[in-house]
Amino acid sequence: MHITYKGDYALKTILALSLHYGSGPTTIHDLARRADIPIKFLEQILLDLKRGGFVESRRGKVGGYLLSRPPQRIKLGEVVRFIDGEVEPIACVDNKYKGCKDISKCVFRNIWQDVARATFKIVDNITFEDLAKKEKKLHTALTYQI
Amino acid sequence: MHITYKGDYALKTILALSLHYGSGPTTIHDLARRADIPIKFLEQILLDLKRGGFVESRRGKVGGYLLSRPPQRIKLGEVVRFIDGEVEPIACVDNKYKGCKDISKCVFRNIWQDVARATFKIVDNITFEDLAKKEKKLHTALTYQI
DNA sequence: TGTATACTCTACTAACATAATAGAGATTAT
DNA sequence: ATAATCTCTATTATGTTAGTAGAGTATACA
Repeated sequence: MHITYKGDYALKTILALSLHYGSGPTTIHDLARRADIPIKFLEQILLDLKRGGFVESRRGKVGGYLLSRPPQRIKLGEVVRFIDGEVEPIACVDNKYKGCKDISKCVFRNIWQDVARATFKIVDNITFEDLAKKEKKLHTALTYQI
Repeated sequence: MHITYKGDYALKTILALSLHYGSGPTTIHDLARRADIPIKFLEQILLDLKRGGFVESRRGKVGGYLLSRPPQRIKLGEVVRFIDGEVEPIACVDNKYKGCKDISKCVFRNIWQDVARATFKIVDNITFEDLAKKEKKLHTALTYQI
């Protein structure tokens, strides 16, 4: 798994929309400013996220973006896979993979599968509701500290 | 973590040399044929592995490559990091990282650190001696099966 | 001392991915 | 009407990957 800038931006955007879930659309301008993302790059990312079924958009004056599902139904792993591709450290882990002559007796493949499983266990068990809660808690903790 | 072809080839080569440890050098021709690696590409990889202190070489007629340390002292993670770079899914996990404005209150960073720790636990606890043993076992099991 | 066999080193390249930027167009509330 | 907003396609600079090419150096041994 490698998280690119695009992936990082996508996740931060979905988190921002999760925190705002239920209170109307958020503009791209707002999203870009809050997570420090180049606006024209974010445009493309949001179009991708729309195609992936993660967000919806409203055009015109009071337009913006919103989640197309509640945060508890969006898993971290889903977004990562959609934007940055497979989570496995190497393609041969996939059962459909044909491209290595003796895949059945490869000691490395078993290890990469272990790594993949450990990663799945993390990213496929965290929803954006969980993340939003953590974010709120972290924010109030920091505010209190000041 | 992403294992490239180069990394995959490097690991397979170190494993082959581990299986041969203690019985003189193995030629690049042999290593390339056994793991199905383009020989000119493997040349470069072996030079890298030399610079990394993993292998030594002997030139001339009875030349070839050998491990510069016993297999039980070479960990999987060492080779992966040397050839394919850091194992973390994103650079911000590193404590030295400066490049994100509010890194201290980032919910994602904590998760990427969890992923990194889970990966370390696997790749930093496996030596090439372990791998060689598994390889031998797997091979005899398959031979027996036939 | 010649030569076959091996490793060494630098340069080059095609294809692809990443991280944007540019600019014209379509929609909608007021 | 028009300002604010999203939409879509094209382009680009930079870097990475997975090699290929070719000339050079060292060594065992007859």
